[in-house]
Amino acid sequence: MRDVAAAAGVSLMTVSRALREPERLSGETRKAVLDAVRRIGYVPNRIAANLASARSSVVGQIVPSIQNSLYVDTVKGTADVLRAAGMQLMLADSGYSLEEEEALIAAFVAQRVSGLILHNTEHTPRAVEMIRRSGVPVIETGDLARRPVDMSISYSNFNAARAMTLHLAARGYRSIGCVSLVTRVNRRARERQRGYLAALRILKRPPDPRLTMEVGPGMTAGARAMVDMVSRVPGVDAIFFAGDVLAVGALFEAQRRRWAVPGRIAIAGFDDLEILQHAVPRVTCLRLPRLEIGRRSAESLIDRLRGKEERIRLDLGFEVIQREST
Amino acid sequence: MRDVAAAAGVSLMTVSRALREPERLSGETRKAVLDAVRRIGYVPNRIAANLASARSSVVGQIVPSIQNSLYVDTVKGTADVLRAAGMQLMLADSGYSLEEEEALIAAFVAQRVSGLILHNTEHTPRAVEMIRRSGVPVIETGDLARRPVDMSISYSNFNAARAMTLHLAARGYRSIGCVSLVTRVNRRARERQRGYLAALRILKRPPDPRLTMEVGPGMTAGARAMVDMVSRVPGVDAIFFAGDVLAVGALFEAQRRRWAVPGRIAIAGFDDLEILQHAVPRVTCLRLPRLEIGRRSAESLIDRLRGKEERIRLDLGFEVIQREST
DNA sequence: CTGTTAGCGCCTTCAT
DNA sequence: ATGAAGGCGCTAACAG
Repeated sequence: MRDVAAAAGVSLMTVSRALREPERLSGETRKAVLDAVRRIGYVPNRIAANLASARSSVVGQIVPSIQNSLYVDTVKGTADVLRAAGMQLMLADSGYSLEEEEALIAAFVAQRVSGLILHNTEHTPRAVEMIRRSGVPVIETGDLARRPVDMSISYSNFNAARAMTLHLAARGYRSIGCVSLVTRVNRRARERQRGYLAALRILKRPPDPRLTMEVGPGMTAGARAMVDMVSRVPGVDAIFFAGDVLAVGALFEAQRRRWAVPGRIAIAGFDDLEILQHAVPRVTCLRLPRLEIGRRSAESLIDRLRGKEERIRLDLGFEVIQREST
Repeated sequence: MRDVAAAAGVSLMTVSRALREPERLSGETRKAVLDAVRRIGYVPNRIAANLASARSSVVGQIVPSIQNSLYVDTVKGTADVLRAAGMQLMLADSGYSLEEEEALIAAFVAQRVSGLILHNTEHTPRAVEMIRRSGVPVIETGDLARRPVDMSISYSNFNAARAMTLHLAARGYRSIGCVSLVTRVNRRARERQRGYLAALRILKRPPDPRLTMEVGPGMTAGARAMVDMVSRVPGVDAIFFAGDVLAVGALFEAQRRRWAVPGRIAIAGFDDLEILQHAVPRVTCLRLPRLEIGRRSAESLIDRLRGKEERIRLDLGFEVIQREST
């Protein structure tokens, strides 16, 4: 920057202003400075800018898994909004571990990110403590947190699962199973299972433990869960796969075994993955506002940075998409 | 940090050392400082550290699309390695635009990232100029660049496409089509198409323009391409979908139309997406070392930061996976 | 093993 | 509308 100032024959301050608030300078000075910038190929040092101004243009986002296409949509939403605002995204995945999440939060706070977007709604006490102390605004996106650390922008996993179960019942299915991810370590899975059970209560159907399964992630797990459940409860006529790509795995397995879907067994999924609307048959599922969650999260953080004090708790809802598989 | 120093009764430097090179301090001092750190809940300011040391612990990565599951694997690889090294990842997508990529490179350079990982192997002249001037190490990962800006870690799109085409020919297919993404703006697509055509030359088969298609991304595009090609060239017996999820879309369309795969038409894909090995039939494709590319890229950057001068150009190869669809 | 001195590159504040 | 001084929080380089 010194070189630019020298080349343009002005002070450092003028260069700084030409870059940040060009309208405050006279036309000539501005032009002279910006020309010099271009000529020299000067790239400002944001690190120094951040240090001096005690602000940063970086937002940190932590998702459970970078590879999972579900989270990617939310990341895309935040990335788009941040880029438009000239800000950067720092991304990391916690591998579904709270301890890992804590370490990442520490790293992000050390980097002085100006905001955090966390998919998880559970955190270690130390993580919460760090967030509190640092004062960075935080948005939790994975579930509509009952009592968020700071802000929450999401949909309700509980409501969504309940709605899908009721939808299946309304279409005439008598014995509906639910396959979710392991609920012990995953609150979202837990909420979905609770939603399913809540629907059964509304329907006055007694829950059957053989119809409530928990499995690991992946297509193979979904396939196996379906086969297991059908063999143990031959009367089951619909299965709600409440997570991941379980429904896809189950559908392929059904094709392989030539089980008619939905004739022999109906299949419903959770997220509206692209495959689900192209598969044969097209798969009924929930549509969740993942991209929008990302966008709104970034926007809310930016609002906060600009001084808005509002602490948002936003339910962006969901939609049941009825297709051929149920 | 001042508070910590005061609380522990030592100088700032000692606190700094206790955090960065604890082994150089005496046991008691170290303990006293670290206790104070914990008690106060001190989180070091990396921004200041970076400014002072003229180093940063952040690597920037730019992919064409965050949502595309292909790129995500590479991102995952870098994220894992960086995290293990206590570094952070800044991620952005260029939306397949060179201008956007240039803007992002400028932003990353301004953030003083200590390394860049670019998927693209084409860049605007100004982008290249900026990289050169800033001196940040760069790795290009999308294709084995003939003359990389700095380093290149990838596989050869040309070789991979040629190998698959030859593989199909070896399995007895007489009339092999190739569907790729639009080659004009996408060098990787171009290289794949060139590979396909090179294979035809080796096979001494004259290229048929009706068998070389270019389409947009997405399953629908793949489905439509297959139908088009088959209707225009009824004799086509195999189609190589050289990109994106085109093969998946085509497979579903074949199921829908009850075209036997591979009986009526054989289908081969490019990347080994999880779906391809679960679909019915399982789909022949190429396996590319995407995760490994990400890992090695991060590792090479870290090596460079530690003073290694070597400029790597690494071909991580590929594999043809023969399955039921061909 | 620990402390002192200087400065990283920019922004804030105040002056002109 | 522009400039000068001071400092953001930390670390490099040296000294003790």
